[in-house]
Amino acid sequence: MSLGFGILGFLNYTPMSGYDLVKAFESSLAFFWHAQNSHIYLELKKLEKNGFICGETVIQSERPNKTVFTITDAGRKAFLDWLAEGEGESAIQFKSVFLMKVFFAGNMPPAQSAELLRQFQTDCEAYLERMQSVPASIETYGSDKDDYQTIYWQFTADFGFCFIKACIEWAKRCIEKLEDME
Amino acid sequence: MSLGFGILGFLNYTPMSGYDLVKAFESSLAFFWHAQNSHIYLELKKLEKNGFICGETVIQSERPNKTVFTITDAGRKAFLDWLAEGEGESAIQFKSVFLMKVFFAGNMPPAQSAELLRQFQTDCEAYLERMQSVPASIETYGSDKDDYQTIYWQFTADFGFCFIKACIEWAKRCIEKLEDME
DNA sequence: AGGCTCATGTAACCGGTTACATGATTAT
DNA sequence: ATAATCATGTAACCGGTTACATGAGCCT
Repeated sequence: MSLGFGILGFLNYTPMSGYDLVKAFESSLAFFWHAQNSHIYLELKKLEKNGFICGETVIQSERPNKTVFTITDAGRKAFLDWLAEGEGESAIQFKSVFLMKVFFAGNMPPAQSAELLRQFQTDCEAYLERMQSVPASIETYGSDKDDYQTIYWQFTADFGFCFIKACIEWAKRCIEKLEDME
Repeated sequence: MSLGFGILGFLNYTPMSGYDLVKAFESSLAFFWHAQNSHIYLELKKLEKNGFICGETVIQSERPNKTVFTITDAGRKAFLDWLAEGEGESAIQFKSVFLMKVFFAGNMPPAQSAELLRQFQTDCEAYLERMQSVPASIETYGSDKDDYQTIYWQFTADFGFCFIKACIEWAKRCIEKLEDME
């Protein structure tokens, strides 16, 4: 139901179609919540069935018709309740296949595991590069809105930067140690 | 199947029972891969069916009997193949309900969202405290083993430390900004 | 005619969680 | 007795992914 709350969060800003939501997720939450379009459409049906959102068909002449969803009072309440409740320890935990691989990387020769880490480093650097545009786009998108909303978007963007930078530094240290060994 | 590879990784060190594996996951991979015991037993059946592991009943007099699993050649090959293949971009991505909440926290008054972050900070600090014993336990557990294996365990532990510390610093900065606003 | 964006789904599957259930043996 | 550790599962469910499918309208 986590995705459902994400959708409610966006619809709480403004009514949107499924397609709009796909784009919204892609361009903002993607770093810590990647959503498939199929999943979003599925979740929209669930939310409507639960009375949290309400869809209305919009007939368009220049484009295919679409269904625009609006959050209901019940939906807004559910969303705010979810926001208010704490996450507990689960906020810290995350799953990473990559780190599991590193954990067992002693089963590969150092040259090969160094390659794994080098690949990770370059992937992180590429990601960091792409993230450079984020603060600007938050500012432009947020300018016509409540300023208060945007500081939280900046918080999450800031988290992303710190995380990626820490990953890069960590990878460098690991690679260095492996190279010293050879 | 990720859990399956984790199990193969452990069994590649030494044969173990399901119960042993539950403990092994808890005391080492837990930070980035929490495994339910039910899931482990389920996965063991699958792995045996695929011919990757082989179970043998051990009759014990002082404790309940158990089934000890040994990795097969096919299992070892599958494990090493998995290790060797790169992770790609997926290595970076992670899902976080907590960050999604922060993203939408503008829908709460600053006092309430600051509380969310404060809770996160204290949870992180408690976690960091508990992690202090990890390097020592790696050293003692690894001392009778191949030294080469243990450096990778240290790598993952190091990652954990950096990550948690970065989280704490980030939370502090966010809270400060929120307090400045009031 | 062919490719792009807009727009919406379905079906099969899988990885994992939750909750529950059982029972042996050891230690206090 | 009873709590703790050792030991192993089952059933229902859920959140999410993969792969596939369709079609309108726009631009070139």
